[in-house]
Amino acid sequence: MNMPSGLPHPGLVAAAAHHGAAAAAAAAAAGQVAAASAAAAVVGAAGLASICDSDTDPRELEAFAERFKQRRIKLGVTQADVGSALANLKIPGVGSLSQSTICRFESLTLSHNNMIALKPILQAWLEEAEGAQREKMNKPELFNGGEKKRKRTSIAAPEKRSLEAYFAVQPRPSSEKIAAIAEKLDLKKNVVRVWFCNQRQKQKRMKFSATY
DNA sequence: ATGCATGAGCA
DNA sequence: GCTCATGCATA
Repeated sequence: MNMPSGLPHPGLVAAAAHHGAAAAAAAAAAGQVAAASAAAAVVGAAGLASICDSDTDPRELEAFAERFKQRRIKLGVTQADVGSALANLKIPGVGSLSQSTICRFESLTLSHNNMIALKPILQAWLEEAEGAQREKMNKPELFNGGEKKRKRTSIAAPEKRSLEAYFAVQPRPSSEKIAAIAEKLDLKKNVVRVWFCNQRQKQKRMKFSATY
């Protein structure tokens, strides 16, 4: 129905840079997590059970996400605003994020690890924003005009139901299976492959995770 | 708010 | 070729 091939646009390049930055932040966060766990283990062995791992506690994350959203709204700031404002925070290795990501953080539709990595960053932004609440909002619209727009494939309901049925019995079909499914549903093989990837990723999101 | 997609990194 | 973090486009 369209040609979703990746075109090297400035936007994508910028996105790639952000990916690297976020990855670094995630790695740093992971380090903190490991340290926290170790500390908790030591404390536990010492005798007193503590809540040092609160940063990884799904309940704490959920509570924070909720508080974050309420306070963000109280500040009269949109999800998109938060995303771009993060860059102004000047945290090493942390750039801007999209409205999508902020939305997903608030609704816990990110992986547990992703939530843990983003929490300190958003927390920093929140404190900063509330601290400087009396300043005036600057909203410089620096947008370019016109690269080709990406088109989004739309999988019809019947096909989607079939894919879900296949996924139920085999979440990780081989290339051959994917090719067969693609042909039966008259979809591009790559579309089917990506659909399965996204479906698996969806299963791992906090909201659907059975790990708690 | 969410569907389909990209790209880095790993095996 | 997958996972994972992330985003554009759109309902």
